[in-house]
Amino acid sequence: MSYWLFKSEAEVWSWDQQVAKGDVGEEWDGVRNYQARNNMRAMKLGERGFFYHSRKETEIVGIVEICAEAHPDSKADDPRWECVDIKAVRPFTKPVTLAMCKEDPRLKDMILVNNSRLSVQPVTDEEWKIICELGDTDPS
DNA sequence: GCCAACGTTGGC
DNA sequence: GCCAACGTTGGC
Repeated sequence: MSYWLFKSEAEVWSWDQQVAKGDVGEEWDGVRNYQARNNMRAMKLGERGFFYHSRKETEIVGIVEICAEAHPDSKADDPRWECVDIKAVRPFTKPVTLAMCKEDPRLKDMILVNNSRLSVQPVTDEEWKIICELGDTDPS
């Protein structure tokens, strides 16, 4: 069971839009970066991830679940780009901001803290627990 | 809005 | 295969 983190600009695709899709979920399309794609290829049905709003809010706002494993991105004209489908599970009781992650010494090795450019990234079990705790949110 | 960091492209 | 030029992301 691995954990993940998905970044999106709220202006482009927000948590509210994700929630509105319900259990059907939505393709996480538009990724044009090999590292991010490879991370999606490694995702298994039922695994969980954080939903992060980049650029403006810079905070983790919810938990999502993989509801379809990697398949070609329907919006890409090149078949090498793949994506998974995700659905909203629950919002964070309190959003966990990037600043909070940077302040916590236990999260100093998080990719979110160290590589601001990677839009789909793995999260360790430890980081998952710590962030859920910071956000006062059920980690299960 | 600026710019640093990073990724990709393409000439050689 | 190297690396300069360029484009994009995202924090600030």
